[in-house]
Amino acid sequence: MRSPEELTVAFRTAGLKVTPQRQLLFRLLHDNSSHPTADSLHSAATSVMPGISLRTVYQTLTDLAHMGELQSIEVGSGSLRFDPNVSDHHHAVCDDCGDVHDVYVTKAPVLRGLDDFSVSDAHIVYRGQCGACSALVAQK
Amino acid sequence: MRSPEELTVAFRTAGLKVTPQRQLLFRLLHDNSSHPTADSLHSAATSVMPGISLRTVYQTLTDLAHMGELQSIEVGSGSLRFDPNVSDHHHAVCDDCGDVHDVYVTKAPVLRGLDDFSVSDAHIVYRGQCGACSALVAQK
DNA sequence: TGCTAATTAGCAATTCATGCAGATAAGGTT
DNA sequence: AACCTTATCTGCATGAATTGCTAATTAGCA
Repeated sequence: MRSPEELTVAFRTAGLKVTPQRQLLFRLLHDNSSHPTADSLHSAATSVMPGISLRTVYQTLTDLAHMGELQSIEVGSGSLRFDPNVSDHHHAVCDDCGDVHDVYVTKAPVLRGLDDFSVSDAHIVYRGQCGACSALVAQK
Repeated sequence: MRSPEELTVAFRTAGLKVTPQRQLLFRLLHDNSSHPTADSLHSAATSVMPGISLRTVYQTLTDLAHMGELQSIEVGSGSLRFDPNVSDHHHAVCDDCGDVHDVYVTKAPVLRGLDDFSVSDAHIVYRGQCGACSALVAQK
């Protein structure tokens, strides 16, 4: 997603207001590769701005997603995760620690078994063990 | 997943009991490629066995999944879907009608951008428009 | 037939997300 | 700088999907 400054302009242009709550969320999301949930973002926001509502976090995330600044992904953790990286990429989820990593594929896989389906999007979720967790297991 | 008869043996062997409720669900799931939700299965079961509990449906689905007879998938429809096809395959979801189709890929895509992650599983969700829905749009 | 442990049904509880409404504040206008 | 319109915020209620809990029931073996 774009920088907080660019988003400020984009929101005003779209007739949306730029509130302190939104500016905080812009900052918390910018360059954030942790794939946070709405709840974890709310926790982070609360420590800077006590009293900010979880409802506001959801609302702003929805707005950003509609504007294409944010991608929401489902990786089986029970809640939605938000990804400010909107380039064409996929995700690898560690079964041990649950961390989500961005990954890219060299070539889109070719479909088989379905005659007549026009694909507009494909998303791959890899599961396995991340480097940090395999190191932890090895040292035990 | 295996046939109702084979599952009956497997359940008894595992120390689990084979109840009429479970036998019905075995039959409803066998060769079912509609990727039903717990709720749609409960509806189907209710028309045959009025009074069967949604809780029992969930319980049996969980048991079957733990035994590897069933795969549970998430395609962004809000609720889990269950797939008795446990071969290595992926899914294509129609954005118009929501139907889920089994698909196979000729070659697993090669990862890029992650040094140290041992992949144990990869699942691809394709989105787009199925043949039936594109035909519907064309005839309008 | 009887015993025991697994299962069922029904309801409560939980989690994640959205709907709603009154109070508030952004930001263009005067 | 004061004002006005409208979007936004907060808090709470609601909804949807799933799991926890428990008394009553039943499968399946002895």
